[in-house]
Amino acid sequence: MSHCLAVLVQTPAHSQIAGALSYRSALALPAGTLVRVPLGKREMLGLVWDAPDPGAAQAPIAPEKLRSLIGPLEGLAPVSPAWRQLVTFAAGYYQRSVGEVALAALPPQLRELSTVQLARRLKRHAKAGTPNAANGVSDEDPTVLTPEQALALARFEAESGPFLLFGATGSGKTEVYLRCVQNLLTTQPQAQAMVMVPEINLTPQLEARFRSRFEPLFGEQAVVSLHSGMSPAQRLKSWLAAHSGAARIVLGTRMAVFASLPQLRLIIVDEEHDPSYKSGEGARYSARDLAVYRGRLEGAKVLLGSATPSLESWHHSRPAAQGGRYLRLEMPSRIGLDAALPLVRRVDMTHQPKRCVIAPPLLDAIAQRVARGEQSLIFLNRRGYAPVLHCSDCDWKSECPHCSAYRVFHKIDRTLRCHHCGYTERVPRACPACGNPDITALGRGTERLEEHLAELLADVRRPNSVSEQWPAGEPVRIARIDADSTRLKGELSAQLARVHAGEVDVLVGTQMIAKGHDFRRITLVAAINADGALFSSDFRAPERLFGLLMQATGRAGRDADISGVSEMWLQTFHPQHPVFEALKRHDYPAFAAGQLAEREQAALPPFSFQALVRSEARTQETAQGFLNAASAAASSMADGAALLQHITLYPSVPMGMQRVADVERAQMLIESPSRAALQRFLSAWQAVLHSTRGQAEGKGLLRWAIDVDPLLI
DNA sequence: AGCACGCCGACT
DNA sequence: GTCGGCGTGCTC
Repeated sequence: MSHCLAVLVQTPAHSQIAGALSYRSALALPAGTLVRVPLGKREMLGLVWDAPDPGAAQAPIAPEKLRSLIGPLEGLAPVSPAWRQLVTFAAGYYQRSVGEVALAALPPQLRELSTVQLARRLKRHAKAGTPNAANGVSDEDPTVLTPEQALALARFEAESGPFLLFGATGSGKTEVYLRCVQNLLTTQPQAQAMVMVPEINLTPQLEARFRSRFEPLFGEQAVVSLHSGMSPAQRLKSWLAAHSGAARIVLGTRMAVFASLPQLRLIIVDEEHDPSYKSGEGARYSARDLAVYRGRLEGAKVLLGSATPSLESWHHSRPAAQGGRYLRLEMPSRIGLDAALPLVRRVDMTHQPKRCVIAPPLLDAIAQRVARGEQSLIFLNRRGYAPVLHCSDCDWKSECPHCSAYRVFHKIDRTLRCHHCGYTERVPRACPACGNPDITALGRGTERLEEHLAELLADVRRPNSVSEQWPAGEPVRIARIDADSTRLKGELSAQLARVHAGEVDVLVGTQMIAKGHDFRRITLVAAINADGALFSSDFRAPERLFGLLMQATGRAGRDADISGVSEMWLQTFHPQHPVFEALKRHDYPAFAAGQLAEREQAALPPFSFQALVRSEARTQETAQGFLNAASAAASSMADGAALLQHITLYPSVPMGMQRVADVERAQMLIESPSRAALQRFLSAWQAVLHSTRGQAEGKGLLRWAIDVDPLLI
């Protein structure tokens, strides 16, 4: 007697194989079993899936055409029904095939490992798996909770959530996370918890804290990490530990939301507003949104935490009487800083000398900090020396030949580099168009700012010098941290160590230094060009700007003894802008209320739902033509009128970055007041997109993809 | 995506 | 006469 099993394999997005394939098997393997199957000439990893509805109108494969599956991966329990439901939901919601989502959610090494290799791995794993180190005593001495922390924790324990922990920077959110996990794991001996962070490389301290708190209590295997920076072997090891139930805590980035955790009871999403939770390729899922969905599926509590929540989550956490679905837990106070938030000072650039980069009052304040032996942090969100080179004779500019962007001048190695495709050339000695030797750098990046600051602060001396060469003190020390200065592995931590050791007076950098690093001795943070996002066409730009600046003010003076004098400086041409008014008062709720009112007025998320179709082709006409053809064909779908009833299809437009690496890109926005209507439309429209690709309009098309709930429009 | 089959230019 | 270019097409 042989059985016919539905099996998922990793099917590429455009392969037409949307569902499971059928295989013959001697064994009646349960759904969730990992198997090896033949596909064409290859042998692949497959996942036994729930048999399709017998009533479904899918043409059955003739029994004699069925191939036999090779066999199950021995020693691995099937993935749980809840995990399969999560994958099914994610595939449907983000418009990808179930096979693609399911197989991408498994560790890559599981796909490559032979049955023999896997058996060996499992054996080693079982040997090490006995929880031995648990001595019941934690290395860490948990501090006494503040009343705010205690209250938040009590409400967390009493209610079912989902929760939004709205806690100021320094209010002790991490301690609340630790207590939530600890309470769960000690009361339920099998339970597992998942903690997600935006970028694990920026928060090794969180991992260290979880390990030192929980490894002594629950054993050395209790805490495992899961993120893309790990080696394939490490990832497989962590995945197996989570899947077997041996790991009690899984700490990871967005990919961890798909980890197999048979006893998942708690999901924590730290910095829930962070855009890194949204995946940018493959299935473009939001790990934060999936975490909330998964919590409901598994009966696990979900705790989202942030000092500047996403407006979506903030809106969801409005009072239940107004329709809120999340429970808001508030911790407004900073621990040990006796309420002294940094003073926010706005410099009105309309009253400063023309074309000045750093306003005299700000320069003065920085110089004073240097003289006092304190540190300053200067933000500029533009790396390189100058964003563009220009010839004043013939108006030549350093355009990238492959992208619709300028190549950035990097003085350090005298190159012109495209930040989009990477195309790099030596800086020409003279204008390539007219031969004029006098080409000038326009604008400023971090390299040039660093150089400029060194000139401006040349006469300032550090205090307490014992050097004979500098009897009045040593010259100022300036350091720069951006993607260029930290390219080499370990370079970032080395630079941060120099800052912490006090070897640096002024630190220049891009937003990468705003995330997660504690600079306890910094008493001045300045944003050189704070206006960047105010009048952007991206409606989420103010939200990101506010979050970034709030985070930056949180960096300043986290040491109690100096917090009284710490300041946040903003250079702006619009000092009265509501974003800055709210920032001055450290008033996120006021900012959010203003933004939400604007969004409601304009029917933007979270008051409407969006999807974006992007297309790529050799020519812009092809890219847009494909989208327009698919858009026009939408009304002729079966049920087209009904499906389109609450849908707005906008005309296709070139993307903001129209051309990257010689590929033209276009996009089309789809909007609906109803999430369900948008879903129904997209599911039906998939087939139209597929068939349009095969027709004349789709000739020459390279790729297309749907992005549901896009962050960048 | 892989990996076929399949039909036209420069080489032993 | 072959080796090999990458243009369509399929994988239970």
